[in-house]
Amino acid sequence: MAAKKRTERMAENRARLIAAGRKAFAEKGFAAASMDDLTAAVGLTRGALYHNFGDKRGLLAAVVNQIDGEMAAQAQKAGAQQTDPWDGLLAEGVAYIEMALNPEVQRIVLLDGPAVLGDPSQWPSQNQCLIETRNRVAQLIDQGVLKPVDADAAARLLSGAALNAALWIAASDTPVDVLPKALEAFRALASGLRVGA
Amino acid sequence: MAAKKRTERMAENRARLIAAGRKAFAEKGFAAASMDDLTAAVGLTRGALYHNFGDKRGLLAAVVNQIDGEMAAQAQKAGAQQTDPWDGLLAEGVAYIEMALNPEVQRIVLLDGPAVLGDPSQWPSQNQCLIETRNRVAQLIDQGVLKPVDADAAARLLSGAALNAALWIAASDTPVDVLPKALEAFRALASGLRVGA
DNA sequence: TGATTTACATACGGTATGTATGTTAAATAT
DNA sequence: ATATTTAACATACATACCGTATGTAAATCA
Repeated sequence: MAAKKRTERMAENRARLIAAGRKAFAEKGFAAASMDDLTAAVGLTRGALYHNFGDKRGLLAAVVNQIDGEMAAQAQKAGAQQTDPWDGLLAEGVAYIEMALNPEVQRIVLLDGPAVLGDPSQWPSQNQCLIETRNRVAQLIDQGVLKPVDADAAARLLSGAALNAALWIAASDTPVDVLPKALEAFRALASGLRVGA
Repeated sequence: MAAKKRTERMAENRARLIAAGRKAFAEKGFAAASMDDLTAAVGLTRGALYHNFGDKRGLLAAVVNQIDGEMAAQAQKAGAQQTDPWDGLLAEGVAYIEMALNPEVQRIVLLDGPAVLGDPSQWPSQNQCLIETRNRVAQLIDQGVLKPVDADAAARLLSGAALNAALWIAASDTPVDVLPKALEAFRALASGLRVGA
């Protein structure tokens, strides 16, 4: 299996760089993160980075993609635990809010991500969180639970509200205090999508 | 009136720098905007800039503050044109969405602003748009039009949804096409805040 | 085993920010 | 009115970082 040695090492280095990027971007922010420091931290140089990711933005895209995938999986899991489809959608939204309280998610995915990579809906790795909620919304519309609004629009507004709520909570002086308020407001807002509202 | 000459000139230069910053940040983005070019464009040097604003972020804060004020005024105007208070809130939200379609607003206030200055709720110039909607929401709650949710939370979620909708619209291939869909979804969402929903 | 690819390191150029120092015009005091 | 001081702004400098161009050694292939 000597054929694997080369690609294996490369995959390992890629993973290490992404992990290092994740840490550096989270701690210092994209702009202040030094690629020299970042690569040296895992025993490499910028040469490896530019070979693997093209440029600094390329590394951020890879990092964002990884976190985004984890978030989508977590949200799906939260939604799937509910038997009622409507509760599933709510659970997903709440899950997003809670995940977005993580400083790593905030800094990388919510703040630097959009600023550097542009709107999430056109990220190289089509934003998985948005796709996830969009599908769930579409399903609920088909089932007649939600008003027949545009699924993309509804998903975008829902996740926008959820993620902004998280930013607000995290910036607050007393996060524990405002979280329930945000959740209450989120549930109220979301209920506006239901039929007969 | 000689007493005014000094401060007058300074105020003029400040205004010119803010205008230049507004243009440069909108066209190139915060990171790519060169302070040398920016100041030279109005016949000054970086010396003037660092004296007036401290650093690059300081200039961005001033620019954001200016645009934010204009947006809040515009939103208030839109809301005041409605006689029904509920319609006023909706009109404000719609106004935000439409204003956020402006590339200058998008790049500076929605993308670079949060990434560089942090969450809007703690900007040096307390985000005037948020204050505006918060007050209107509180008023509607007092009048019994809205459910008694936390006014700050509701305002934050509403504006978050609106601004995200705008980002989504602008990134779309056919903005004219998706704008009505976004507005419809926004109205549906917002209706979730009304009593008896 | 020799040739070639390639993953990564090294070296370099260009540019930007922030600071420290200088300068000049206005404001104040005598 | 003149001298003195203040401060707004310019100039000069030090530092740091990104991206590229080139080099190298190890792994693959013939």
